Amino acid sequence: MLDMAILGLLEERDLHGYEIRRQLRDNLGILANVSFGSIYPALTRLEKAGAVAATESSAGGPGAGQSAPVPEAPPTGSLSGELAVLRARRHAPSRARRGKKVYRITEAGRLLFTQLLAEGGSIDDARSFSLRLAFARHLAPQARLALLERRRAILVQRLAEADSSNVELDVYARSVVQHTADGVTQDITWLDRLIAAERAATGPVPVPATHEGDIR
Amino acid sequence: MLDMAILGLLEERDLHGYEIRRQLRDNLGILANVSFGSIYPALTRLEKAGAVAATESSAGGPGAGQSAPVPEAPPTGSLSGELAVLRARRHAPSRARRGKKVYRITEAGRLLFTQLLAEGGSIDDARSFSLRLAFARHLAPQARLALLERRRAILVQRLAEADSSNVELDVYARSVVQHTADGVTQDITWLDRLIAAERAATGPVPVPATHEGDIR
DNA sequence: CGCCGCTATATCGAAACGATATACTCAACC
DNA sequence: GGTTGAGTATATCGTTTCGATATAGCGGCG
Repeated sequence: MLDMAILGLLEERDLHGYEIRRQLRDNLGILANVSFGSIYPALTRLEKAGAVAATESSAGGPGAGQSAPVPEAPPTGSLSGELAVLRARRHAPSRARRGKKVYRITEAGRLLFTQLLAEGGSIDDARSFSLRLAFARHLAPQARLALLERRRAILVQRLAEADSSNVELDVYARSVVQHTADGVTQDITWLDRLIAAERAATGPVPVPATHEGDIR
Repeated sequence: MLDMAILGLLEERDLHGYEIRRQLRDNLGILANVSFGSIYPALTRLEKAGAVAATESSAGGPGAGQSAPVPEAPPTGSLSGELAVLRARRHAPSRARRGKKVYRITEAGRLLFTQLLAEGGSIDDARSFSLRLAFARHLAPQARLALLERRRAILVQRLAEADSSNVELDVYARSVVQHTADGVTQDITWLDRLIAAERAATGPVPVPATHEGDIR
């Protein structure tokens, strides 16, 4: 789950652990403030699996006049790339600090990423699903649609199971349960909007029905 | 986190692992379908800590297929009884159902429960908080209020940090982030309702202001 | 000058999960 | 009437994630 997110970030540019965490925090905000205790093991894991490759830049003493090993894709020439580098540097002075391990995604890693995005891992918890959706631009349109609908189905089922039996609970428990259910309902509405948008974009080909019996 | 929930259930009646899971699932529905891989270790943990006591009962009667696994078996303490149970388990060819381990909360457990409910554990993730709130009836009114306000403060802060920087993200990532933020906003609204209700119930004593400075 | 705060990597133990194994009971189906 | 499947029940395994903690260089602030 984290693996997928990391690979997703590395698809765009090379990064080291600390930066990965920051990107996750800054971009996805509330959704993903992942601890270092998850990131570094994940990177080791991925490296061992050959999905990423590390470039150790052991910027030794202050004498090491090396240009900053700040993540940069050398000869891009792309303006957006340049901007990205500058943005990344914003917080990071050009001094070489503690040896950074800059990670680069490999071919195997790209393959793994695609797999993880499409089939792998659970869609069950909101965290996993949202992370996955956040990288959905790397997915083929129909795979994207499938992802959304798979999630929708799960939520609908959960909701159905939930309100079938809401027995005697006190005020607090009931409130919690109700609020949670409301949240799920809104998630479904949200997914419906996304699905509609997706269908409109992909192609207005109305696949022959047989899609009833889910929400009440 | 699970410990608290288990103790909370055991406050009301003695239960065995399977039943604990069912109660959690049935009562709190979506919120808590906990895996056995969490429950049994948790029970062992609690037993080792002296918070619960197990009464091994090797079943018998098929009577009452319903819940309420009354601690029918006497609190033996008899060695021969223990051995009999073990022997029955080893060779146990015929009748006896798989032995149920019915758990009962101890005095120490009640103390621990109160502690966990009031101070212990994180309020950070929705799961933990909701579980805690679900058992809030066991809390003193002011502790309840404190819990709600603590959670509210966290969410408000999260939200503030979140929308300070929502830079260039593609449609999918943006949608996820936005939807998550919306969810948090609604959580806050929900908490506000609860807090208001709580204040109204506890005592309409309007403590002379000086309670500002939380939302921006 | 010392200390704080930021950058940066790493490791540890605990918690929770999902999968899997085991074992018994009961009802349904063919 | 015998197999099959679903439900009850406990337990363990490996994996992932978390939070806390350790280490360490560096810049700036008072």
